[in-house]
Amino acid sequence: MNREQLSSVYEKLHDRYGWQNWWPIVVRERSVYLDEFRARPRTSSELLEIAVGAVLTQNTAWKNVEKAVANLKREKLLSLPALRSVDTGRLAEIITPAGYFNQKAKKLKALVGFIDAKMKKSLSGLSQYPPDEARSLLLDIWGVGRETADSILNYGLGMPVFVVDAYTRRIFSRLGWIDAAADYDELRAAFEKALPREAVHYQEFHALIVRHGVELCANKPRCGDCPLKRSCGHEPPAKD
DNA sequence: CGCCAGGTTGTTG
DNA sequence: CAACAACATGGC
Repeated sequence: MNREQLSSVYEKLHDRYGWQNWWPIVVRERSVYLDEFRARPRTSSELLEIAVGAVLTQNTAWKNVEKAVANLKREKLLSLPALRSVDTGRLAEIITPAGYFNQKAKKLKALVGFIDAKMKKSLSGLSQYPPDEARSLLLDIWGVGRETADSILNYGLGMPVFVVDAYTRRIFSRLGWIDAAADYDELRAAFEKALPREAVHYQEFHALIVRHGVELCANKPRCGDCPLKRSCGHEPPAKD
């Protein structure tokens, strides 16, 4: 899987689906100096919302996460002080639509505990560390695994960390470029090596991968309309 | 109605 | 260390 191959997939997906601008609160501004978009730094509360969303979306449809986040906002619970003081049982009720609500309520509490203990005021404190150190701090939080940590680093903190997920494994193993069972960090390294080291590209590429995995390269793929079919070794289903 | 979502942790052989 | 179970709602 080399740089040209990957860039070509990125371009084709982008041509098909356009800018994803994942996480609505991730605002992009035109750089005055460069002819490309750059992500501006997030505020502390935006960062918290991204981290909360990253936990809530674990193995869960984003639609359900949106409901849970809307509930949190309606109940004025999407802030550090509010999450700190809310009862775990009540938190679980509020986030019910996201599924695994007991687990996730505990995870959100663990996240807040980490911020209080290690970050003083906000996750923004992580930006003073290099990505690998920030990552290892996040991974010590109960309920934060590799994909969740990387989502926070990339989408929240704008770090050049590529997020690997189930769609990434499915799409690129169907292309025949990776082993679907490969280790997470191995895959992450491969993608980071083959892509321009720009956080915003990592953000868009990952979002495009998810979009493609949902719409076409699904469990039951619709290969007929796929923008990648020319380079894909995957056998299309009989009835397409 | 059955399948599966923008995974992680805990347990077991 | 790999395999497997547990965690759970809601959209299509």
